[in-house]
Amino acid sequence: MTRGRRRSESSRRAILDAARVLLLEHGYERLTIDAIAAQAGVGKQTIYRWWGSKGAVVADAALAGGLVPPLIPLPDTGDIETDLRAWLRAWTEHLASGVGRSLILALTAATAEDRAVADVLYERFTGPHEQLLRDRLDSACAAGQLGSEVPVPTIAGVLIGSLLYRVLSMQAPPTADDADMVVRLVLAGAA
Amino acid sequence: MTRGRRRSESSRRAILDAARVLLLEHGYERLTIDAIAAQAGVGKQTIYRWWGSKGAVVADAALAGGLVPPLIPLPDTGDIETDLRAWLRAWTEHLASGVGRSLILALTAATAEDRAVADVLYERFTGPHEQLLRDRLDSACAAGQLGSEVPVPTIAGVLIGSLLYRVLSMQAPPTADDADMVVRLVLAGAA
Amino acid sequence: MTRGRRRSESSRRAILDAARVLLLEHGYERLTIDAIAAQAGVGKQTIYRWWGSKGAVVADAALAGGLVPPLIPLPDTGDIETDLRAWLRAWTEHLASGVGRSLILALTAATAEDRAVADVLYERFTGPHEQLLRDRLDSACAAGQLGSEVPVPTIAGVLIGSLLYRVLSMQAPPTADDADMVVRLVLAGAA
Amino acid sequence: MTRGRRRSESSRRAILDAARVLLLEHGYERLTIDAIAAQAGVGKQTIYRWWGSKGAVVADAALAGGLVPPLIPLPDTGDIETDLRAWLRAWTEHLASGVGRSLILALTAATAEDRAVADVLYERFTGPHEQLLRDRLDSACAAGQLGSEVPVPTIAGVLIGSLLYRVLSMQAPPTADDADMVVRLVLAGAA
DNA sequence: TAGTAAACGAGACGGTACGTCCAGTCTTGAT
DNA sequence: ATCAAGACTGGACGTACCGTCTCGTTTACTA
Repeated sequence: MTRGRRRSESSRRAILDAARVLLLEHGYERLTIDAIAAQAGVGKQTIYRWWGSKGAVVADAALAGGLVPPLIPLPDTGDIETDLRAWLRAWTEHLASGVGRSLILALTAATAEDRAVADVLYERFTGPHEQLLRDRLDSACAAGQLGSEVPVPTIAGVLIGSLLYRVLSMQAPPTADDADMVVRLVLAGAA
Repeated sequence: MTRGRRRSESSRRAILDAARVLLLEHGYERLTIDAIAAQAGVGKQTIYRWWGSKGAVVADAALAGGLVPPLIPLPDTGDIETDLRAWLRAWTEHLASGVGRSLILALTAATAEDRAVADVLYERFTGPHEQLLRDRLDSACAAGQLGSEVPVPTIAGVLIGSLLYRVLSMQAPPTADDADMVVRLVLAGAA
Repeated sequence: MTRGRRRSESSRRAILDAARVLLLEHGYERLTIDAIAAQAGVGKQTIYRWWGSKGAVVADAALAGGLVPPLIPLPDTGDIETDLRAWLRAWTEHLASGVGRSLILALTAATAEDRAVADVLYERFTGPHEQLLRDRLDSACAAGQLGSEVPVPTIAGVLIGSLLYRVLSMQAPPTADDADMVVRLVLAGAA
Repeated sequence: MTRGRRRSESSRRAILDAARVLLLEHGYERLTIDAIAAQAGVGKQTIYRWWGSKGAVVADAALAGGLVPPLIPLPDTGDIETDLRAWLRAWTEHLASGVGRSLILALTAATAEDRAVADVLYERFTGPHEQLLRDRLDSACAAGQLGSEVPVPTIAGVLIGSLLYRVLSMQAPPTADDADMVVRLVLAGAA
């Protein structure tokens, strides 16, 4: 028996859409709640009622607002090296685009600034990707493609970390060759 | 033949010290120029005269203000695995402390928010650490400990990236065991 | 032949009571519809359905909500001076209390800010008091206690105005002596 | 030895001018600090730095901003009735204009809402006018035109109060005839 | 040993965005 | 049809900082 008006789904969408557009247009640090509210045609209070901070809105825009691509798939062809290579190459491609880069920079800024946001993002964004990797690596172990004592979490962390570092160091976006080399390096000793 | 009063060294120190203290206390996003000036007992104009932006002050405070530890040394005992392990363990220890973690989070936020700061920090902070790794890896190649076609830049990036990801994912600070496993993984196929 | 639910008398009373309590507690400018609704245990819409503005609620609370004391009686002993003195003294007593003062200040603020409220309040609050005075003065004329050409409306206005000025000037609440002096002054030349 | 930039006289004038213009244009309750700041081309903080409330700005605009006419003079022709009549007529004329009415309503609202503002206004606006009256009445006593035991403060209060009541009751602005009648009434018994 | 020019502390300035409060409206399920 | 509940848009609030701009003071080189 819930009384009173229900949360407006259209406002929710408008806010997340506005956050997405403005984030890609101006970057995280120049994103303001005022601008999101204006762009979305919404009262500021409606934003604060449901999110409470800029980082939280951005995190939700990334997760539910269509900003993050659907989980980049990690195929299971039976050959772990091929599959990881495909996954990592897809990521490098995404990060080479302005959109992908802006997104990761924004999420990183939000993570580094706000512990609560960091937790949400790990739970719903980074974590699932990491889990995807781990699952595929586990299945490769089970299939005998990797030694059974291979440190699966470490491998997953290393693969993600190398991507992250390339984006944050800002020198040059990672390339397909980089991706291949990382995969080869990581799998070389894990046979 | 400079006329007029010289730049005050004591003000410069006071500003960098204040920035360091406030950065570790409150984090990058809550750091303000007003607070730095007040804490340093300095006029705001003196900050803007020499630095021009919050990010620039933070970068300088990190680099020249005693915030960043002296380059963590990478010994050359002749055994590359031992040396990398020592280096990575020293880093994990530093990151396990509140100060080290806060520092990396602050610098990461600054990097993700401001391209100019990112460049300064890469050039004078991240870059030198990366170079240190590359040099040691090169010497290991020359000494025949690693294959001559080993992708040195990739290895360096992977080592740093794995540290970064552990800090940013916020799940748990990296441990000595993690460090050892990363080193073993990365060197396993590079013999 | 009214269809549907009837207006709730208990809500009406609760709203007027809440307005009265909050008005005296915090003054007119800090009175909010939200607070009235909460205090009355009533939806805001119920207030807007029947009153339409804050001023209207206040006016009604003053008039029908038990905020304004029942018309201070103006006796007719046959001696106009005695009667006016009694009336004016009763008013000064009322205004010397915190409640009376707060009330007049609140109604004055409402009057000065909102023309519509001013009209309602004059018609149903100030006006009747003024009329009471005029009627008594007229009867005194008829009884030969005052000259027949005495400016009755002016006398009434002067009596009320002197009270009002004392309250608004905020220097000190009017006293019984003041009241007596005003009456003597006003009647002195009206014999 | 005052250090730092001095208060900007031009901003002060601009704020008071803006307050005056907007007050007369829209009335007290619709006057906003935001609008004053925008109209004056000034930061809001500059207003809050020096005034702290809407009422205080309005009070100052009235007193120092050219809103209130210079003290309406009370001549001393030797005939107290003539002089009071002139003074009161000048006031009724001023109050019959939209500007005068708006002003008094605004100052009354400010007085009724904020005790601190009320005190400032009494001290610097109402008080001086009252004092003017008292001084003239005292000199009339000294000259033998009024009885020596005449209640001067009461007369002054009654004169001002009658004006105030006419404005606030909002029925009709006071006329010259009203003014004459009040003077005659008040002086009738004070010979 | 003046004179002068730059840097200094202080702090007010025009602005932008903040996060909160309230007005007045709209929507919901219950009475 | 009205009610209590409560989310909605809109707009002003008063605060915090931004980066700039005076001030009068201090410092150190130059004439």
